[in-house]
Amino acid sequence: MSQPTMQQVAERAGVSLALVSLVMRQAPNVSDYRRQLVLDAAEHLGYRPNVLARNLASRRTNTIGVVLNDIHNPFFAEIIDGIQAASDEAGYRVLIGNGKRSPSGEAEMVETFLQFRVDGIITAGATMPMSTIEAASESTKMVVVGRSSRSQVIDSVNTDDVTGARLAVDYLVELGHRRIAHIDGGTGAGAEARRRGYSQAMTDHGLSAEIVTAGGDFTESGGYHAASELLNQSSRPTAIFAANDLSAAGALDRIEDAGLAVPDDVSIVGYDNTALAAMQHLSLTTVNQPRDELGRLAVGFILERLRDERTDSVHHMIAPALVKRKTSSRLTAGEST
Amino acid sequence: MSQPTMQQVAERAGVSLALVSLVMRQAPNVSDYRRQLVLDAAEHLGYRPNVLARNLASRRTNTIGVVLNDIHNPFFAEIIDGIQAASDEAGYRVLIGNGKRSPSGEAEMVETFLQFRVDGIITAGATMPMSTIEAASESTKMVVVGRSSRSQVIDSVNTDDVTGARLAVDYLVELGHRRIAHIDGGTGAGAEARRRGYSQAMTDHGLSAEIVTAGGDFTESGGYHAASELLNQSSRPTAIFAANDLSAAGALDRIEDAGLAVPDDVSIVGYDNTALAAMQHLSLTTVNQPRDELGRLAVGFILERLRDERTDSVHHMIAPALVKRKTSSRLTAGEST
DNA sequence: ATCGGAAATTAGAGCGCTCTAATTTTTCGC
DNA sequence: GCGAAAAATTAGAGCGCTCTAATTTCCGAT
Repeated sequence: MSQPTMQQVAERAGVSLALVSLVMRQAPNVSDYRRQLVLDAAEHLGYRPNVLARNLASRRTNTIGVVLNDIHNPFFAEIIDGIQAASDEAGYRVLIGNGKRSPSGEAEMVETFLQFRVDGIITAGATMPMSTIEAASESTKMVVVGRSSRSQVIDSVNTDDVTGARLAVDYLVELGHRRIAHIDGGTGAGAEARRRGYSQAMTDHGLSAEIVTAGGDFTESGGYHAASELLNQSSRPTAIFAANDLSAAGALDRIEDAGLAVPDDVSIVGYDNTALAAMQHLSLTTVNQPRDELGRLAVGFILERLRDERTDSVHHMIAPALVKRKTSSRLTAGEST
Repeated sequence: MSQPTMQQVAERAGVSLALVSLVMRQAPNVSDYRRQLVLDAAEHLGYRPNVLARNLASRRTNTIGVVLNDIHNPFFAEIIDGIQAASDEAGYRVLIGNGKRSPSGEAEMVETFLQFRVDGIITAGATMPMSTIEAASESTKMVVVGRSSRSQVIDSVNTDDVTGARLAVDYLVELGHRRIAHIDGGTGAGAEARRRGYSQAMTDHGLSAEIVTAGGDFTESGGYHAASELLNQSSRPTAIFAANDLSAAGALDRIEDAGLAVPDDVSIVGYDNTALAAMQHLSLTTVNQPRDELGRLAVGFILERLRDERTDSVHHMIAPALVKRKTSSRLTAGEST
């Protein structure tokens, strides 16, 4: 298992160690003749640079770590695409860590990446304390995606969740609904803002008496149980706004289990517009978050900092948009009973 | 951004560099007194071990890299859970790389992990050439998950896809279907075996004349288009066996778009039993692959090799099982027209 | 030929840690 | 209280690479 080293390549090529290093780093000012000599020797020996040594010596890793709150949530997984595309262009490699939906799991991944001395870390949907993230920013460039932040030191990219939630409620009200319940995301990223947007919009429409929130956790089963709770109430809601697509899907399951129809008996609106929501079979009305853009922007912020182009923090907020599909419909007379 | 080093911790604690190293490695034979001195100094300085330096010096990384063919495919993402659980127990950290559904994307991630000198690499659903994997095994421990292999050097863990496909076909035949089409997984991992199982089972049931395969690629849109193809045939199938859940979901969408009902007009069976299939709204009949076990076994094989407990390759095959849900039903008279 | 500056190459000192061997301190039986 | 063995600590040589500074080679101009 022992690997050839630069030293061996140098000997075989009959040049100095330093020259091999220059060739490997694609440095200019190396004659074509020797460059070829080195490349041939490397090829012959099956030489592969040791990034541990390289990074140690150069104090750069050319790597961006991404900590996903939950690898099973398509929303987070889809952010990866934008991150990867932007990183590829900039010549950075991407390593992914799974936070297993727990603050400690996320913090452990951050710690792992810090120990690896990655050049930057993007956290997607982080639930760990902001203080953990700020502490990490002493050692590397941190960007928070999908969670609002007004930190003085950390950059963030996210959609305006308060507005997003309002869009959902406004639309349901427009369809005639009044008993609109919310399945929230508990302590999940963005959950607080969406809860707030829901309440504000309800209040603005004079429906503050109808505000009902059931506790979810951004998972399908969480949505299922929250829906149970809502259905057991004396006056069940005619519409449910769920804090994300996964819990909306769970709620949908529960409602169908109860023998009710969606959207005829209950309308459902989700959040994120993941591939799941777009599946025609589900066809979930939802609030779009431009995931690709979120990912790209996050990488951009890290690159800016790495190039010392900026030192003060930036908080980029993208406007969300409602995507109307088939789980929502106009309230009919029969429903209000 | 410069970080404290062991040297600084040693100075502050008034001990040698070597002693700090011993403490950080939780070595025995360090007095409680000095251990505490070191820990206090480290804490005070905010010291964090540099794994690059550590790994370089120790020639071990305590890290397992996982290359996923596609991070968006829930099947692969779900394998991560088992991998992570087993790795945690063994004290290994897990880093994830996304192959972006392309052989070259996968190969790049393998290369990245090799450059990081990870102790082992698990590839899930790999589509890159076996030769690439075998080449990598010269440098680290490789395990292939979800793809059959009879390599003399690489360990593999997967379910018996031929049998799995037969289960699906047998069941559909049992329900009275004869025109059973297959949406395959193209060049995807396991696709070939499932295609073969399908053909064999059809032939065994005397239905070789009914064999129809539409080209898919393990994605939802692939399934959608393949279903289009099948529906346009003169005699459309009464049942479709898709090579994975994602393409089954796509096929379902297409069938419903065509105004047909599932399972009344067309039965559908998927493969993998991902969380997607389990969603009650979809409730897809499918073939279960025990993902958690696949992941755990893969880690176990790497550990065995790392401990030099075994040198010859092992190919572990798990029996799949049919999970009956709501997308499949008995053929009714009307359907065969 | 000869010289100067640009281009190409190399020497050598780290990067922050591990690990073996050597050294120092502690412990304990008598 | 002494000596030997055990326990604790340390010195120092790498791990495989980068990077600055120094050296050597190359070339065209004179």
